Amino acid sequence: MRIGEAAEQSQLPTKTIRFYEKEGLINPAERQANGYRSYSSKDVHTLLFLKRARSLGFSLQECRVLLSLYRDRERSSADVKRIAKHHLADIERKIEELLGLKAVLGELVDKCHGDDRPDCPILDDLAKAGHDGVRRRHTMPR
Amino acid sequence: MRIGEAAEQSQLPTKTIRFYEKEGLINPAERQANGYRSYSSKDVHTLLFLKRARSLGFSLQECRVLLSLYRDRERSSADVKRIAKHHLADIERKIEELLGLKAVLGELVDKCHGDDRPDCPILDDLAKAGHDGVRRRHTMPR
DNA sequence: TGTAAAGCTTCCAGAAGGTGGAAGGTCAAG
DNA sequence: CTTGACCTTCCACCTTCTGGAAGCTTTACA
Repeated sequence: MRIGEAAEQSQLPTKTIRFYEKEGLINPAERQANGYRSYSSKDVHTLLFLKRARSLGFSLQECRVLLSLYRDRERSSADVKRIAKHHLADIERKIEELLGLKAVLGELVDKCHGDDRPDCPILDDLAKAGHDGVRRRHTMPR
Repeated sequence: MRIGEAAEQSQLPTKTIRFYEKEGLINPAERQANGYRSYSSKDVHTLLFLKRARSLGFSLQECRVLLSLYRDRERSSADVKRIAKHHLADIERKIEELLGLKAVLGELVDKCHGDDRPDCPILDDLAKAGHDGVRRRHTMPR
């Protein structure tokens, strides 16, 4: 089949399929006499694998490794699990970060009356000094 | 002061300060006779505003608007609140998405024994067909 | 005074993961 | 014979910086 049908069957844009080929995630597709790419249902299977892995948030680099493990009959599931755990930790870290943002921002939004007057706790927060960053305090806060 | 000191006081890299200038987030810095950029403590204040807004996850575009509102004495706090609420909703959406990923991935990781044998529920999941995507079901799931 | 290091300038490239568009080849239907 | 749907390649753009190269100025030190 040509790239359009592979795209339809894998539910990936043709652009993305060509991009994955350029990035070496999939083997360069064979070409028909006219230069068109040609795909097998096995290729579609690989594309679906990639689509699922991407939808779980794995990076292209991780996808590359996962695909090679998938194809390796001698693999250890430990290798797969290690990648997944690493990614899971990444996700959990991001969740924590976003929860922190949500808490701060939610409080600011709650405090802002949101009418036509100019005074605004949100801008006050952004403008105020002393958001503790990397710099160490030399005295303990009371 | 020169860009290096502004960078130290704002805790932003000089590269980032120049980038913000190029992007029009801050006014082009005045230049000394030798062409070096010159900053006032007011400029540092603006940089700190940007740093804080960025740390709360506002996009550069949002920062641009927030800064212009900050400088506008005739502003309505409603305008600020609208931006913040929009951003907050965005954060909450991302959290939900990541929680979904965490649930799926966490379950897969738990199911994988992670030893030197090749069979692996994670890869099985990636490879299996039927991850419901955009496509509509024509029959109800039981 | 010479020189080396630090700090400044501009410009270009790359990262991540695609997306959009232009210019042009190919093929089937009407 | 032309139209339209596909296909090809290549380049630019999105976001938010970050790194590096080439070259100028200033500062520090012997």
